[in-house]
Amino acid sequence: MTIAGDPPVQEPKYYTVKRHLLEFISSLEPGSSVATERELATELQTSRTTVRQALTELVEEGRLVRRQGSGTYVAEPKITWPLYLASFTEQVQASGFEPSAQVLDTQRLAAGTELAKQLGLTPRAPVYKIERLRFADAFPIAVETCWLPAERFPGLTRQIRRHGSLHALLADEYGTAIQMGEEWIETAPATPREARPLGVDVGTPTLVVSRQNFDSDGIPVELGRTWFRSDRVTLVTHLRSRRR
Amino acid sequence: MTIAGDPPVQEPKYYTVKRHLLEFISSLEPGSSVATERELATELQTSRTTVRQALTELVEEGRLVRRQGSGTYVAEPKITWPLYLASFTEQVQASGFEPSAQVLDTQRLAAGTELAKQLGLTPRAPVYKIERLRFADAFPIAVETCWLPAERFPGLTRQIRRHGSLHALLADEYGTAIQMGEEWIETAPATPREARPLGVDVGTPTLVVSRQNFDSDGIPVELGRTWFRSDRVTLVTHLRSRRR
DNA sequence: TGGCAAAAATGGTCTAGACCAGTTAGCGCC
DNA sequence: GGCGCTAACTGGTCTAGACCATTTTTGCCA
Repeated sequence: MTIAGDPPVQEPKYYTVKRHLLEFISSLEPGSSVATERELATELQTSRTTVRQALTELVEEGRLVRRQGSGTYVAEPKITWPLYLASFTEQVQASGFEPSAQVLDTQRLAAGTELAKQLGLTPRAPVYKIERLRFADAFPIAVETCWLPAERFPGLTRQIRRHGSLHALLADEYGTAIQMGEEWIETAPATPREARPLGVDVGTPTLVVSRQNFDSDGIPVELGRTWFRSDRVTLVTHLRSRRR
Repeated sequence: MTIAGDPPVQEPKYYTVKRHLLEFISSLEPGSSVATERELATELQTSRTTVRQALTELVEEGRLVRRQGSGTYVAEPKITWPLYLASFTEQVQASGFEPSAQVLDTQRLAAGTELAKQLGLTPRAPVYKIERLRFADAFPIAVETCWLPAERFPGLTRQIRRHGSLHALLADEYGTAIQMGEEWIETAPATPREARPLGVDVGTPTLVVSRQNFDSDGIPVELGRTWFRSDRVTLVTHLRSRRR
């Protein structure tokens, strides 16, 4: 079998298949369909499982997307996501896309030990939990959960359904400006909870940004956790030396 | 088969296996060994491939590590990696670990179109390319490549082998303080080039931080790209509102 | 010509091996 | 007791299906 030039000695076959595919799809437009798994297995004289492993890596790398029953397609390019303290709405606008959000679920529940610690509350204190799906140009790019103290923001879960921007809502309706924050960045494979609304495979790597935001008095007012499609979003941060 | 309580209706079997394992390993110490794939397949009355899929996801999630020929083990907890403009050395020290680095390769080559554009050079201008493996407490956590203008930093590839910190070296020997930077954050599965020195599986998701650093005159002096083990490192950033 | 149902095609899940590559343990010998 | 070699055990790769779930296409009928 000759694929993508002679393979290096001892290269796994699935990796050879992957290189072959990468070379092929790099000249295709996003949205183009790729040969089916069974076709590739026949063409490349290998098993469907081996082809699937190569495809799975390309999906994880953000190069391909798969849709069950439909086919495999070349993926769309990524959105650059700046890490600075602005609302989702502002950030999507700054990227040149149209922001929107869909409230998936809201709850009022007791904080519990962990949330209480991070929000400066007692474990019995009530908090709002808000789950939203975030869009750029009607394309889902992130699933987000955030928690805020219920007593400080009464009626928040009703209001949020009418407002596009949480940060704007806190400022306008509750007189609370978010001034400082801290964010943690990790990767995690999408569970069904994120995969389904995002339209990605379970297990697809996501960029998970956890944040703790403070008001101008340094009081924590919001916890958040956002799962970004890592195939559609690149995080970017601007830095200045701390020496000065 | 009864695993981890009754599974939800229509849950894939590999996912049931995964939940079972998660429950089990959450009470184990890092470094503990987990039952072998073949044992799990027999215990859970499933195929080894199904067990492998569950394990693969837990590895990607940073919960487990596998070593060919040896076994599967509970993973060590992650290092928090602050995103601010400091050298690797400073950042590892700030996390309470002992930093060290191993130079893997150095080259002097023509910049080419892409590097030239980002470094403000002509494509023919020479640059140094330096590849290093970075350690925290003798544990490899990142593979790094950086490019710097050769004419501005003559002899850099010789000097870097004697210095632990590139940023300190630029400041002390070349009078260049890095004052500003921009970083992009993505995920990518590890290729053999990163996987091998990092001791992870090919395909394991990594956190890739690309950066462009500037001196106090705003001249780009360094490009860098660092592949972090996403199972060992969590990125963190401190934010301030841009409204003020 | 349009709508509906069924068939076909797609990716997803699962099974059961065989064989390869790396590591560890045990045994034998010095 | 230590060293070297071999066997056994581990994860890694590959094959070849079967069957499931979803989507698309095709054919038929009104």
